[in-house]
Parts: sequence; C-alpha cells; structure tokens
Amino acid sequence: MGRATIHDVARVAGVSLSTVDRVLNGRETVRPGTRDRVEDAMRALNYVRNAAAANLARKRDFRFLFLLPGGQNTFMRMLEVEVGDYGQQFAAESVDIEVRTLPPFDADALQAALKQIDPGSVSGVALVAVDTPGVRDAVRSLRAHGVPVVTLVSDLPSELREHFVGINNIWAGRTAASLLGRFCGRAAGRIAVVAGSTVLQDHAERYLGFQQVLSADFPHLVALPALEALDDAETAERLLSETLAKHDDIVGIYSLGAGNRGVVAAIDRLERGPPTVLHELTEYSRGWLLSGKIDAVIRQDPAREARSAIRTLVAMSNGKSFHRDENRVGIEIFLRDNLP
Amino acid sequence: MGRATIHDVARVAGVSLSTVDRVLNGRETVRPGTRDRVEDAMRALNYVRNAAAANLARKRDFRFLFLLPGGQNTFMRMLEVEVGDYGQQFAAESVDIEVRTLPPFDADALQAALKQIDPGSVSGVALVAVDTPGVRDAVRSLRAHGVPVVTLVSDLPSELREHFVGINNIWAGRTAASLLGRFCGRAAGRIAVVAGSTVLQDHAERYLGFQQVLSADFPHLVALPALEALDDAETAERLLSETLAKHDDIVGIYSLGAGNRGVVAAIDRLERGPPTVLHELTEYSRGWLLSGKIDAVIRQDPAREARSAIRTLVAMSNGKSFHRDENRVGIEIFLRDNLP
DNA sequence: CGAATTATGATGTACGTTCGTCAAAACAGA
DNA sequence: TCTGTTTTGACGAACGTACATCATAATTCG
Repeated sequence: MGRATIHDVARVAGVSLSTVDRVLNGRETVRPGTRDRVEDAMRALNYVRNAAAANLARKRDFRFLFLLPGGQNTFMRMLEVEVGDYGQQFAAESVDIEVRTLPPFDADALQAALKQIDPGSVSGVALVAVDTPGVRDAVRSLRAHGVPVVTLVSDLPSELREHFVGINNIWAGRTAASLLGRFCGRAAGRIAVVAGSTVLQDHAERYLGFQQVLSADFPHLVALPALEALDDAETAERLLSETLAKHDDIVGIYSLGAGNRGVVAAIDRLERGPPTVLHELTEYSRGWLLSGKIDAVIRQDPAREARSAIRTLVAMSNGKSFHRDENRVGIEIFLRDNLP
Repeated sequence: MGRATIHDVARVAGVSLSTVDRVLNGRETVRPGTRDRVEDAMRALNYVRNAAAANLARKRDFRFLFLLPGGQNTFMRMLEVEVGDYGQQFAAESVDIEVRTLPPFDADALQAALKQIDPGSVSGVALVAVDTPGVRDAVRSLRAHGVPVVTLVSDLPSELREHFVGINNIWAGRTAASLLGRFCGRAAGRIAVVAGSTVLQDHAERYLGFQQVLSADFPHLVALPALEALDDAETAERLLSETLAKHDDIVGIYSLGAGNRGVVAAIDRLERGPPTVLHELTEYSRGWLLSGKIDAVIRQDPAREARSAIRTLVAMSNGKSFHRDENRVGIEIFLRDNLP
C-alpha cells in the first residue's frame, strides 16, 4: 500500500476533506477539538504531505537572481558554472535561475543592479556583497519589498540579509596557520604572506585569523606584513621574490588570495621551497599539490555554495525550514592525497 | 509566464498531446519527421518536464532497504541516524526507507537478510558489505531480479554492485601519513599505529596507504606493526601504553580504527604526547582537537554518505543519470580550526 | 487503386493537493 | 427558543503529466 493521503486522514478523523485542508494549511478557524482529531489521524497514519502534488496545485514557480562579480577570478568563475548547473537541475522543480555578472568589486554597479530589480518578478536574490552604504540601502529596500536576500562568499551585516552562504574567513586563516605552523617544525623564522588587497574584507579576515593562531601557538614564527598583489600573478611573483631575497629566514609561505601562479613561480626559483599553503582548488593548484610544489590547499567548495544558496532561497520562498547543517559550507583542507 | 508545458509543445509543433507524449516517453512508433518537429519545439520553448507532475501521474513510490551493522561503532550509529533523517526528507518525494541493523561483521546474518528480501517489494538495497562468497551470491541474485544494489562504506567487487558510496581507504591512509609525516618534523623515530583488526578490509587498506607514503616521503619515520585493539577502548589503551613504554623513540601516533578513547587515555599519561591523527569526527574527537590532545581527524561524512546513497538509489530506480561529483564522498581533514 | 498497415488525433480518467464557493450544521448569546 | 455567528461539509475546477482506448488520417505495398 502506498502512503496515506488527505482522503485517508479525513476518513479516519471523521471529518471532511475541507477540514483536513484547513488544518493542514491553517486556513480558517477550526475548533480545537476537531483540529486535534485531524492531527491525531495524521499521526496515526504517519501522513506526509505529497510535496509534488502540493506544489503542482499551488502552481508556484520561483525566479532567483544571482549577482556575481565577473573578471578572471577562478573561484568566481567556478561558482558561476556551478550555479548554472544547479539551476538546470532545479528547473524540474520549477525554479528558474538567472545569473548576472557585474564588474568585480564595483559597489556602484552592484547597487545599480540591485535597485533595478523588480520585487514583483523576482522571488529571491543572491549576491556576492560589497559592503557600502549604497549597497546596504539597496538590499534593505529589496527586503522591505519582501524579496529574500542571501549573501554569498562575502557577507553583509547580519541584520541586512536572511542568510549567509560561505565560510568564516577568520577561521580559514586560523586553519592555514595551524597547518603551516605544524609543517614548519621547530625552527624559528618568518612567514611570507601574499594577499590580494587588505581592503578586501575576506582577505583581511584571513590574515587576522592567521596571525591569531601564529602568535598564540607558534610564537617562534612571525608573519611578515601581507604583500598586496592585487590578485595578479606577475605582481605576486615580483613582490614575493623580492621578499624572499631580502629575508633569508623565511620558513613558510601563505597565499590567501588569487594570483597563485605568480606565487608558485617565485617558489620555483628557489632550490628548495619552504612549506606553502594556498587558497582555492583549481586545475593549477591540483597540479602543484601533486608535484609537491605546495603542501596544502584550503578551499570553500563552490558546488556546495551554489547548491546551498539555491536551496536556501527555495526554502525561504516557501516558508519551509531548511537544514542548517546540510547547507553549511565547510573550510576544506586538501593535501596531495585527498584530492577529490 | 511560467514554464512551457506539453500543451505548448504540442501547439508549437503542430501535433497532438498524444504525439508529444509518445515522443517524450518513447511509447509507440513516431515518424522521424514528426519526432523532429516535436523535439525542435521542445528545444525552442526550453521545455523541461515537470518532475512533480510526472511522478504524481506515475504514482510511483520507492521502497529502499538499508542494511547496516549494529553494535557500538560510533560511525555506524551516526550513519544510521543520518539515513533515518534523510529518509524523512525524501518521504515527501514518496520514497520510503527502511533501515535494518544486523549483527556487526556477521556475514551469515547479512547473507540471510539479503536472501530474505522480496525483489518485488523493494526498489533498491544499500548495504555495508562483508565480502564473502555467500554475500556475493545473495547480491548477485538480487541484481538478477532487477533490484539495484549499492555498497556503503565497505565495498564489494565492482561488477557485483551498481555503485559504491564511501571513501577510498588507501587514500585515507595516505592522507594520514602525509599529515602526520609533516607534523613530526625532521626528527627520526617510530610511529605507533592502532587498528581495529587487520582482517577488516578498510583497516588493512588504511595501513597500507599509510605505509606507502611514509616509506616514500618520510623515510626517517617507521611505522610499527598495527596494534589490534578490536575497536575496543580498553584494549587500545593497554596495547598503546605498552608500546609507548617499550619504545622511547615514538614521534607520532596514528589510530585508524575505533576505540579512540583508549588511545587518548594512553596519550594522556605522557607528559607530552606526540603528534596524533585519528579517524572519524565524534563528540569526543572534537573535544580532543579543541583541547589539543590530538592534532587532526580524518573522516568520511556520514551525512554525505547517507544522502549520496539515497540519491543514487533514487536516480537508479527511475533511470535518471546522477551527478557523480555531487554524490562523491570525500576524505575530510579536520583541525581544531575548521571544525564544522 | 484498394487493402492492410502504421501513424496520429481526440478524449477521458487519474494522481494528491490547493483553493474557492455555497449550503448546511453546530453552537452561542439573549 | 430564536437569531446570529462560527464551524464544517460538499462539490468542482485546476495544476502538468501519464496512460489507455478508439477513431481517423496518412502511408505502404501488392
């Protein structure tokens, strides 16, 4: 026998279909006694609402908008692909996802894109936030019009958005330090740190977390000020090479932003590179792990973030709860031996 | 406007609903020309079949059976919980999951349970395999009757099952060695290894992988023969304490099975424990990470495995393809700083 | 060219739920 | 007890697809 239906519930509870419906959807007032009988029947029959039929009858369809930074950033491009892929899968559940890429790190463009959204025609928005007053304001206005907003990768103050999908970058930095600190052994020395720009929130946070752990747990290791390579490989190579030449006691390297090809190029010039930790798993970083040029990669899984963002939006749009755990994005550590 | 329906496709293609249905479900012969027109229309309208409506009309429901080892093994218990939880969620998609626990590592019980399954009333089976001729035979018979079978955590030869959900334990062992080798620094010495039993396939594989990397990359470190603690905390504590007393050059500890409370108890007796790596993230191992008693935990995520197994069964049961990547279970590394 | 065959159309029912309308019943207050 | 209000029942249409039946149109073949 199949599952119980509302018909079964009605029969067992001795009420009409309408009443079951009213209880189920909190439609009109139902006398407490009747409500109890219905709920008892549902429990007794182990009734679960057939979501397929419900959504069908409701004739819902969702339109979600994703605002992602364009440009060359590998991670963002992977994220874009994943969102697209997942969108395809969700198409069967009548959710329709539009991805719009904007000039990277351009708060004005983001703000304009947000302002331009018609709250009536969009059931949810996900964005990689740039935290400026204008953007905050645009987000506030969207939410005031009843459009759920989730932030992706880069957050806004929590009262502005419904949910954040991404990793905690302070802890990512801490993780890097815990790894690198152990990899470096007992020898005292300095750690070279390469960043995109310290004005980027997530980069700053990673550096902060890195410092925290280093000074607390590995006091014999000292992080140099972050080199601002602007996520550019050539700049990274130049700056890192200069630093490596200037200091002869560098025992580890941490690159917390993009432009890693430059970082590795600089390491390649050394006869033996110190332990190195990077962020984000790409075609390149896989190769470096396998060839032993670097020791570990820390990443946030773009596929998970894409899925998590979509799932969150879906859940919010139909008022359902969603499993926080399932949708959590973890800080992943990859060595040569546990590559996916 | 919402999504296109088969009605739209029929209209655009200039054919009847029936014909669209025939094309869509490969029902009867449709002349190539007509089929093309229909397919063109579907493409033009970007038609995607409404899965909800389809399943509703098909009146499908799935019944999956999970056979898990009982006993005290924390990981298996977590897995059981996760399968149950996920089952609840899938109930809305009319899949019904029954979990049956069997005496652990009892091939006969497993075989009996498999033989007893009525192929007509079950649409798929997931099991933690014990690889014996009898079990192989029972699985073969099930599949011959058209029941999809996936192995979970512990595998069978690949021609016997449709899919395996779990990690590659050789690589898990390699990962442990890569971590521990780096944590130990340059000092030469021995590594104490605690296992459940070397006759367990997965434990043997972990030890193998561990050895591979140790001898290739860290020749100054030598793994002692695995202590067979039978996944029992007291035995583990006793054996490890003896070993630590006997050898004064133990620079690292790897516990690849269960019974970790005993391992940590033994470490606690030392004034300063060597770098330690364990498997599986539990309430306990979290605490040990946070308090610094151990350095790293390697795990396979039981929630992911549960979800992956169910998804795989669902996909197989209705002939759909499924994303291998999404369903892959990774070898995860946790330090104090990236705990979920 | 006509018969046999094959391809397509028309139509209806079903799946389990939502939602609306209207009537009937139960209840409350005086 | 009568009236007015609240609660419940009965019914039907709709959502998009599956599937079955029977009729009709198109094609093939001798």
